[in-house]
Amino acid sequence: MSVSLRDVAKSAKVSVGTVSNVLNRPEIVAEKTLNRVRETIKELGFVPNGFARQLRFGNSRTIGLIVPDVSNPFFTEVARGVEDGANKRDYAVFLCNSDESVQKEERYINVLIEQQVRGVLFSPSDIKSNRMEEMKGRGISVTLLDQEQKGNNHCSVSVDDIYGGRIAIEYLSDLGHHDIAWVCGPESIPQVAERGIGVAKAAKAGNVKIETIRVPLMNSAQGEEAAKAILELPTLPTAVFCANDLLALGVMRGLMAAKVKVPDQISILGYDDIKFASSAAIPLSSISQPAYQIGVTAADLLLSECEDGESHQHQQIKFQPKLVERESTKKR
Amino acid sequence: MSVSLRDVAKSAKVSVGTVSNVLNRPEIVAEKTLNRVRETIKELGFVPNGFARQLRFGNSRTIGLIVPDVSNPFFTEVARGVEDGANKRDYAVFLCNSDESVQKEERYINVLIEQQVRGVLFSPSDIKSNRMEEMKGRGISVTLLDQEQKGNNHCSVSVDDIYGGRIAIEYLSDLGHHDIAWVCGPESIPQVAERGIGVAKAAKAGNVKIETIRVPLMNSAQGEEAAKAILELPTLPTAVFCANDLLALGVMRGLMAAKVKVPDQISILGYDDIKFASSAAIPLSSISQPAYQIGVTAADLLLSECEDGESHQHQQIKFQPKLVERESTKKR
DNA sequence: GTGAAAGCGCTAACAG
DNA sequence: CTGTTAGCGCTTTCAC
Repeated sequence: MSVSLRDVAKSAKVSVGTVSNVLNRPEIVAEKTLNRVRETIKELGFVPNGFARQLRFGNSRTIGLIVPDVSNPFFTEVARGVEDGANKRDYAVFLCNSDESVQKEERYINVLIEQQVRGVLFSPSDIKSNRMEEMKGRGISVTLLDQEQKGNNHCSVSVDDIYGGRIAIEYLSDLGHHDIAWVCGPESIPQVAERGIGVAKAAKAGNVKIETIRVPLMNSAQGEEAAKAILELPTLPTAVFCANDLLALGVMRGLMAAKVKVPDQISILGYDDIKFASSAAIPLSSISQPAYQIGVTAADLLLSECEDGESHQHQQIKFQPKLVERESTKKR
Repeated sequence: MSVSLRDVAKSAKVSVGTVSNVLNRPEIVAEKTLNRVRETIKELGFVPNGFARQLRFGNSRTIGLIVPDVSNPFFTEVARGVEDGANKRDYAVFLCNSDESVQKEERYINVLIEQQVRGVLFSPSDIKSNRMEEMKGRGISVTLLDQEQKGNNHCSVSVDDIYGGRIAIEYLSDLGHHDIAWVCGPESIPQVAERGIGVAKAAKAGNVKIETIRVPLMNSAQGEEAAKAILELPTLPTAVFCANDLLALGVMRGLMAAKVKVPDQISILGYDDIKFASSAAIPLSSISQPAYQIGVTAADLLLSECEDGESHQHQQIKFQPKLVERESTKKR
């Protein structure tokens, strides 16, 4: 089936050791032999068997990426960044969608351990680091994605979600909104919880009334559901802040379907600033996160941890989100 | 570092063979031993080393997915489908973004061969099957993604792009548009070329004048560029058909920035029907492709080829795109 | 500068 | 039913 190092050796009339040397320390083999062996390698189309190599080395050139859902635009961009960062260093990446299910996460972690990945970029749906410690114990580096690590056991690359929630409410409040609906997902998602903290903080400071609407999933269908809930509120809020753009887009659709004027009657503010925020029916104001950059940075950090070994210092990198003002928000 | 089968054996006071049997053929080992061994496995947190296993078996439980760019929404959905399809059968997937660069493709193919993937889902930027034949020669199944395979060497899952191009122009022509700009990417991309064939065919049949605007990349920035080109045309077309939604969104933005009324002055029709087409500034009419379904189907097909071996019959599955009418297109 | 051989962790064939 | 062992393809001493 596949041509092995031994085949090359036989064909080039050298020993396997020499062929291996040609591959890994070409400088120590005689020029003549080198060329001859390289010739035969090309001829036979030999590609080393990664398993065997990695079995020997004890580690691979692969990493795992566990995200809730790549088709969530924020994570799409993150994934793209991760892939670029990994590729630059010649690593391949396993894509894992957890769908925010702890069970799927568990399964994937097992798969990744089996595949002996060098490290994993992990955006856990739930905070429970036992599996992370386990991976670490197995020599697999873990860096947290989009979530800060308390303690200092791992690297993390995240966005300051508390700050994000805060500036959102401050902005709306400055615009004159003092009755705001906060549409968010399950509190078990740390980012959501933190944005919520920021929201609460700013609300308190700014004397803003917050109506919390919690939905189980953060997609646009759930946003439409949230819109219904908003319309049934005893008093209609003058602004809606959503935990992500998908929700916001759904809310917008739902509100507009009910003939509510956006932003005249209700302002809508999203979070993530996905590519399409600007091409929404009403271009969506949003809190922007540097998703691609987060991905690249995370991959970089993870791989330098993998390669530095002991000397590595864990880092907590935190990006600052910022407001992007478009047409879905308006002064009251 | 890592606990091996041998450690388990020693700890449970059985031989390595027995532990292996517990893992792979539990039915042949005595209940008592079984339980004891399983206990120790859990205790020690043993996870088999995939490399060793795969080295032995000669094949892995991984597949590769090579797409131009996951952050292209069509491929995002495809990727999600692939991942689900693979996961269902307990396969892990390597994500590879080629950026439509043959060179990057080549590199990735090498990586995937080294990782001994079982199969690859490939959306080549350029039609050149030598690498595909090579992979096949190495026992790696290849199924083409979003591109039909002539001959019958591989499976393929694609969309009938000629048909898609045709119905687009027929639709616009029925709406009364006889002067249409066709905004497309490089002809080296087969899907683009085929949509173009459909366009030309329908144009000829329907007596429609087509102005082709070719851009190097199919993203929305290039769409804005295309909009400029359209505005400089000696006579302004009454409709624009774009090779994908990203381009269409860009064109829309560019046209609207120049105060052109969409759809009153110019109708815009996209291709792909991405999630956000409906939340564009003017909800975008588009030719819809079942991207997620394509991904799932492709993974399924690939993996059944991998697992059936000789008895496998190559299949060419072709999905039919369909028109989704929204507000960016209008009767003349 | 090159070859021979041990061994990475696992499975499967064969003895017991 | 369980233990022993060869060998998957590769790297890496250690002799030559």
